[in-house]
Amino acid sequence: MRPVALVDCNNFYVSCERLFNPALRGKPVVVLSSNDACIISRSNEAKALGIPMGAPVHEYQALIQKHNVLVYSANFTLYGDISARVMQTLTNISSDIEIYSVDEAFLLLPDPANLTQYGQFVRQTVQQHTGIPISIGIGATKTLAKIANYLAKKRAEYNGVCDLSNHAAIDTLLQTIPVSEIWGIGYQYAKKLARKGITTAYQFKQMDERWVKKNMTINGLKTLLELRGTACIELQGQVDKQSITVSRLFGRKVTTLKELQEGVASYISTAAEKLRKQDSVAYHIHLFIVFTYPHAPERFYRSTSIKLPIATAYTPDLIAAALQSLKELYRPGLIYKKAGVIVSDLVSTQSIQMHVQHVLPDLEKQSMIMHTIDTVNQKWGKNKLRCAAIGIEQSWRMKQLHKTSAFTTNWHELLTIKI
DNA sequence: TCTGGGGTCCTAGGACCC
DNA sequence: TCTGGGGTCCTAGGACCC
Repeated sequence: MRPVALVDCNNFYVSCERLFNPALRGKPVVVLSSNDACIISRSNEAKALGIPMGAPVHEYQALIQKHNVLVYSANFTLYGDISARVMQTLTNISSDIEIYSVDEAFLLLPDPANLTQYGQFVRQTVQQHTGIPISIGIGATKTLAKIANYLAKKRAEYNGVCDLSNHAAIDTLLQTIPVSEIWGIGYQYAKKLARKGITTAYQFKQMDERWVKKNMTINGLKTLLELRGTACIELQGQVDKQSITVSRLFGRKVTTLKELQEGVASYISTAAEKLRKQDSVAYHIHLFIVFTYPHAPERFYRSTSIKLPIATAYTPDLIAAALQSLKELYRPGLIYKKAGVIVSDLVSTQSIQMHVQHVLPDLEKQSMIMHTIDTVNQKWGKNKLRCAAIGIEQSWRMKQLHKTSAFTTNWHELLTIKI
């Protein structure tokens, strides 16, 4: 069996911001979620100040000011582009790769004699080609590679690369790792395990398989076996998404149907664009809203489902269907906090074309229109061409007060260098 | 009101991940 | 006043059928 490496970008969003602003190096920096609500990425200096992951930023305002923490709004367009560059660099090194998330990838290694040395080579290559620092964990299974990565990040002596694939004293190491750090064991399972006195990865490794399967489903059992060195979770090639969600909090109180319609139309446009990007069409739209009553804090949730007669990724058709159903969801007098759409029951565009070509001679025309819009927007910026339904002013849009430019993806926002 | 066994399909909810 | 957004998978239970 070839060993698995998990490559993980360090403090990814902060590292992306630092690429274009070297003055941020060595300083405490955080990146906020959309709507500038929570802290979703922290530099090491910010971590050292005790700022936790996912914390609401307003709770840490005092600390942020006291220590001059630099605060940025999330710039997902930029991070997506940098991510693609990192992944391309890794793909050039090993074609056996699973891109697991925006900042992580699993790689099958060629089984060279010195894996640590090989890991250092990968690390230097990515640093040199993209400027992004990474850490690498190596193990016999994905779960063990994850643990190795945790150690590579946590303990300076590994210098960013930790190889557990042939480690003699692995059990001694596992005794030092909290059970909640195991990939696949979250808050609820950790709590359940603690009640049985299980707090370390080593203790979990010794557990009874039947109990684990019964109480933590088949996935828990896979985690257990992976921890023991038996690979149960295969490396996955690129797979199309089965559903696409677009949802946002509104930037201010929304009360009118018109504003709600603009929001939903806008989210549908984004979802449709993502559909077309993976060459899929959707049969199903799920629409949801989150609202409060005036003067009451509790949030309520309502949703509705729409089944389309013919799967499509044609924005105007999707918007029309969604707005029709939104009318049934809307009640005057409520305060709308958030709306979202989920498109699902996805199939490939080709499969649908074969079926309905005789019914819908316009299919090709629709596809050309969408392709043109996508091409223009990709080059000149999001929503340069758009459906009128999503509105012009969009004052309901959420706040992003500290956002940097789309340095690498928009001709209008290239980095300017003054000499 | 009580009464069987067995199967499929769908959905909601809960767990996890980043 | 202020608490993100986007995914996957599994299971229990209800509806329905024979």
